[in-house]
Amino acid sequence: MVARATIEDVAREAEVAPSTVSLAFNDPERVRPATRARVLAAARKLNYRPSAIARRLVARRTDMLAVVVPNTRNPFFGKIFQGIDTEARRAGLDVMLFTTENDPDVERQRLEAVVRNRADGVILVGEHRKGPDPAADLLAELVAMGIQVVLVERQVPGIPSVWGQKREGCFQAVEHLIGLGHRRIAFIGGLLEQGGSYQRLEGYRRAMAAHGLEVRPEWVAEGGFSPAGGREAASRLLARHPELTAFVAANDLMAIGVLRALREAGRRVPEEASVVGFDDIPEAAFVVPALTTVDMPMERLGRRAMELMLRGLHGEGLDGVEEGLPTELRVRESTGPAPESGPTTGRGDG
Amino acid sequence: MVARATIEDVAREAEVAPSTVSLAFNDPERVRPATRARVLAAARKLNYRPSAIARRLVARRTDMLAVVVPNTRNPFFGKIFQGIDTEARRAGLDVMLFTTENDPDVERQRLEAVVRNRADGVILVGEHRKGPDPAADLLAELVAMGIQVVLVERQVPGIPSVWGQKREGCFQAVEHLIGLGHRRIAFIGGLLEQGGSYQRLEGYRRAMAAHGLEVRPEWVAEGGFSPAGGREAASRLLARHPELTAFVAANDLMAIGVLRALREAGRRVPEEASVVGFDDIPEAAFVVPALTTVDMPMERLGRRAMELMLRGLHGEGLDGVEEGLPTELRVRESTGPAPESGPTTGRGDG
DNA sequence: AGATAGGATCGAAACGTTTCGATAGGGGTG
DNA sequence: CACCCCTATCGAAACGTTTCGATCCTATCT
Repeated sequence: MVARATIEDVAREAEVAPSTVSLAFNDPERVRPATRARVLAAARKLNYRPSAIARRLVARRTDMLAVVVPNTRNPFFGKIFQGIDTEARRAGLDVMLFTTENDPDVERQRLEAVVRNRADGVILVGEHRKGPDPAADLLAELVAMGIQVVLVERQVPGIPSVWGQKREGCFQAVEHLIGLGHRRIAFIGGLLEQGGSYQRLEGYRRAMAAHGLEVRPEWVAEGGFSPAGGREAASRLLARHPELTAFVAANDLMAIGVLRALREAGRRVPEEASVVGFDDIPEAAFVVPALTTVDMPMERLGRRAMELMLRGLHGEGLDGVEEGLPTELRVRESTGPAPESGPTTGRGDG
Repeated sequence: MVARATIEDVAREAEVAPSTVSLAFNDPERVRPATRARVLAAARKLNYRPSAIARRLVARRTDMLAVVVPNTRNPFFGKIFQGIDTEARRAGLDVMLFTTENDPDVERQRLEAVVRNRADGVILVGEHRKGPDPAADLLAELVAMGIQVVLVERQVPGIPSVWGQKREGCFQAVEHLIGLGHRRIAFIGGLLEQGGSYQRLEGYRRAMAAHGLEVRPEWVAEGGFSPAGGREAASRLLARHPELTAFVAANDLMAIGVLRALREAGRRVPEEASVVGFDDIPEAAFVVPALTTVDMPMERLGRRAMELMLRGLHGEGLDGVEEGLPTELRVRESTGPAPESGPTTGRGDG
């Protein structure tokens, strides 16, 4: 293990002052070409790598960002991060990533780490349980400290945020089903107390209402955001409400579980029942039947969040910036005309 | 934006020396309880948060790790990172995450960033193209600088590494198929030039050979590591080699694509063809038919890598540590007895 | 009561940069 | 030929901690 060369070593080797070495690297115009060449040669010879740590201490900026996500095993967050990182790299920023496993206490710890590390900004991704944001006060503190905060798929008054238009997306999905003649449509959310599920549920309710369809509470079910959760919720619904002809799931993984539940119940898709998912994960188009789904622009969410972050760091005010990015319905094989058999529409509604 | 309180502000407020404040935080035993209380009160009052930056400059350690992955949209890497982060949090280390998009140049930049940031160690995840590792020399440099390097799903002589036993896993999968009577088995890899695909291919070859079965080069196909890649490769194989009765795919996403290709070709699974995937992603068990697959312990890989990292940082030598973590075959619905129809075994082999 | 040991606290140096005011040359102008 | 201005380079301070040797105080022992 060799002792690392410092800027002084390079200065000595190049026979200039340390400050000149610094200049040669950071403001090449201000140094004579010959001097610069000498410095670079010395640096190469000594294998010099400037210490970002030392630079950060003296500069007021760290050129370092923090991203806080619930986890990275869910590709939903992975894609968002990918978008963030792509833009961060372009901007020359280093990124620290923290996961919280959706635990508010861990989240607080992580945000504390953000300030310990003097990150220039933090992008906080993902929803919390319903109710007031448990991190709101801490976030306000960060803002007061001059740390730029941007939220993704999460909202706190006064803090800029980006999210996918889940309500609208779900509205559209349900309208698609209604257009196909479906009247008895189930909604299967993840944790309903989470904002995201709630927004989707809202979209479902509004679409039903907009077409004069009654929403029965017993048609709304809850399951984990997983295939197992979707399957279980769908099985329960199918057992108690065989009159249902369509299912809207809060994400594609759940929808895959729903497809399986239908298969196990002997209902063919799309002939005897329709299914819509959410997210458009890569396999959605390849599952049999291919899943009709609402495309969430996850990577774009990340990129957009980063753009806002950069604007904020640049000193532009981000007051009141709250952007909903549009989703898109991808119609594939898992939705079709409502079966004509079964109880009449009138009977089903009343 | 309030000026941040420094250790000196706290010292003044508590009427002690800065060094005492430091002691009160980092070595509480060495300070009188009353003093400590006074310091803590002052710190709280001033909302003091120690600067990790300044600490890093003076300490020889940064308590900061870097993780380099190809991307985070693939849950494969996401899960590995999750394992890493879980252990890192427990150890109180902060983690920087860098993505490379599998570009060797970007990878080098990222590794340069690692040394700029003076990370204590770096975990490098994921494969490169076949041939000598393009980062090998740079990695050696890092090691020489005293940066602990651990590899996951990648190997460089002299650097500790962890990986899933893909060769063995694939061997087992193929034996499973052979046990079901299959003789004409296809292998569909991702980029075959990548080590991971290559290892699986090796397992396939060995299993075939172990049972006296001929491996035909035309039964081996290549596609992207995606559902689309799997489907395409399988379609091609099916068109040219209808005699094939089983397909081993390099990951589950590809396997889902293969299932679709079979469906499109009118071959029922598992009655008329069997499919095995790799990874055991959450939806594998819920797809119809549920996918037989080889479980890769991704999160464990990450955790294990972190354990090695910690041992390394602790000064334990990691010379020659190269750990293969066992995979596990999960038999589900997509594999079944080889169809009796078709050409006889003898004819198929010769 | 005086010496001493030991614990608590202090002061200063060090970590490796950036930055800013100061200085030294060098060329042009009057 | 003297003066001035501009550019290239320099020197020193500052960033916020930790650490280590020095100092002070108190309690104990003789």
